Amino acid sequence: MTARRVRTRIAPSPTGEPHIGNMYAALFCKAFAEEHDGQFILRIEDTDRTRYVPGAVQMLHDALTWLHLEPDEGPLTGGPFAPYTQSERLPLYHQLAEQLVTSGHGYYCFCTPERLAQLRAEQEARHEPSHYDRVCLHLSSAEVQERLRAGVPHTVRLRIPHEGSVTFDDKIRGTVTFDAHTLTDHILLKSDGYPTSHLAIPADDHLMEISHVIRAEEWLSSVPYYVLLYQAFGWQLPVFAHLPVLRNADRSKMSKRKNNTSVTWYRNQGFLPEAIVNFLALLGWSHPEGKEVFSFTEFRHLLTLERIVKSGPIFDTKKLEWMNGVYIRQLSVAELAERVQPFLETTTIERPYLERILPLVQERLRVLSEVSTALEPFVQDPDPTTLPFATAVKRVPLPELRQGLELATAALEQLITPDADQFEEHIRTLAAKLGWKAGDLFMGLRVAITGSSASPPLFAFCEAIGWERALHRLHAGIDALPTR
RNA sequence: GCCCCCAUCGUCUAGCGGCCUAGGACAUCACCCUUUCAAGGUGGAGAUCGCGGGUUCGAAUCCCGCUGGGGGUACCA
Repeated sequence: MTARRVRTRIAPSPTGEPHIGNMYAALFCKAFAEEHDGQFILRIEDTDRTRYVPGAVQMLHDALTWLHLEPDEGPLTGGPFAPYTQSERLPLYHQLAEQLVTSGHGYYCFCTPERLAQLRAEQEARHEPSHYDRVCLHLSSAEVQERLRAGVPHTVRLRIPHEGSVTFDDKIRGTVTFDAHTLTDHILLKSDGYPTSHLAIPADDHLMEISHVIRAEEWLSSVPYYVLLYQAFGWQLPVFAHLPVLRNADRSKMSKRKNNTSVTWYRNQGFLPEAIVNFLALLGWSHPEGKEVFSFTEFRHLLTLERIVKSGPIFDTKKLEWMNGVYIRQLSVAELAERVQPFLETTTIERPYLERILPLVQERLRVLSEVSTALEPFVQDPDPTTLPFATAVKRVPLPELRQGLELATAALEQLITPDADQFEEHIRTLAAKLGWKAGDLFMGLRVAITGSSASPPLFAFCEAIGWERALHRLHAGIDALPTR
C-alpha cells in the first residue's frame, strides 16, 4: 500500500438544517486533514431526489464556515475534483455500473418495487434476514437484452460472492468481519438513473482520492459493500475510522425530535462556535493531559484516531452551556460587543455605552441571547408597580423599608458629587443605626434601582446608568412603597 | 428475526496487568468570598468498573459466555 496525501471528507445530504452530527464528523475530518497538510472536502450526496431541500447546501456551507471548519474543496468552493455534487456526476456512475456488469460483479435487475416489498414482507414473516432472491441474476443474456431494448425499468445490483467473508480494518474499532452470506445484492443504480450511496460513496471516495473515511458509526455496516466494490475495480481502499454516534438522553441516535440538532439553532441561541467545537471535541475524544478547554489548533495537533472512544456519547447541553460561559468570559469587551450585536436588534444601545455596561453582565451570560434581558435594566427604567420588594426583603416591613430608603436617598442627595465608596459608607452606618442587616438596605435599594433582586454590583450599576438616573428610579421606587 | 458495534460516577471521560482504598470535568450539595446574582475558591456525596466464568502471584485493564444499549437491515443517506 502506498502512502497517500491525506484527504478527508464529509458527505451530507442536503435534506434540511445542518445537523450537529455532521459538524462533529467535520471537526475530526478537518482537524485530521489540516494537521497532515491535507485537504478537507465537502461533497453533497443528493442522489435521493425525494428528500432534496433547496438552500440546504448553502446552509451546510454557512454552518461549516461559522464553525471555522470550512472545506478546502466543495460545491461552493470548487476544486480539482469538481463537480462535488453527486447529481452532477451521473455519467460517471453509469459508466462504473456498466463496467461492473461487464466484469460480472454486477447485474441488471427488473424486479418492481412492489415485488421487492412483498419479498421483504415474506422474509420478515418467516424471521429470515432480508435478502434479494436473485431471480434477475439467473436471467439469460438474451432475456436481459430483450428487456433492456423494450425499455423495462431496471436497476443494477452488486453481485455478492456466496462464500467467504469480508474483513476490513477500522482505525477506531479494529478488525471488523462480515460473513458474505449475511450480505445482500444491493442496488447500486436506481431505476431513475441515480446511484445509491452504495455506489456513489465508494466511487467518489476513490475518484476524489479520499485517503481517510472518517464518519459516523451508523455507516459501518455498509463498509463491506464498499470493500467488495473496491476489489471489483481494483482500487486502493481508504483508511476507515468510524466515529461514535451522538445520542439523545435516552441513548437513541441524536434526532431532532428529541434534541436540538440544527447548528442554526445553537447559533441563534448564542452559542459561540469556539465553544461548540471545543465541546464536540470532548465527545469521544479526550485531551492527553485531561484539559477541558482548548482551541481547535491545539486539538488538531493532539488528535489521533486511536484516542477516539467507541461508545456513543450523550449530547449533554448542560456541559455545552458551561463551556459557552467559559468562552464568553474569555472575550474582550470589544469582541463581546461585536458578537452580541445580532442579539440586540430590538434595542439600540450606543456602542460606547454598550462597552461600558457589558463587563457588568459578561460573567453572568451563558448564551449570547440572554444579553438583551441582562441589559434591559441598564436601558429601561423599571415599572414601579411591579417591584419585588416584598419577596426580596422579608425581614423589614414595607413601610419601614420605605423610611430606610428615604433616609438613604437623602444621604445620597447630600453628597456633592455622588461617589460609590462614600455612599456605601453612608448605607452601612445607616443600616447599623436602623438595626438592620446591611444586606436588607442594599437589597431595598437594588430592587428600586434595578427592578430586580438579582443584579450586577449595585454601585457599579449606578455609575453605569448615572447617579442622577439612579436617584430618579429610587424616588419612583419609594413612591410605590406603602407609608403604613 | 438477522448482521455489526459498544459497556468505568446522573452525564462527558482518564485508565491500555500491579502506581486504583478508580482520577478529572459538567451537573448536584455544603461552606468560603460577598450588598444580591454570577464568577471564583474549598470540601462532600456520587462507579460493588453491567453480570458470570476463566487466564494470572495479581484484572477496570486479557479471553469466553450472558445481559443490556446502540446502529444497520430500502430503487434513504
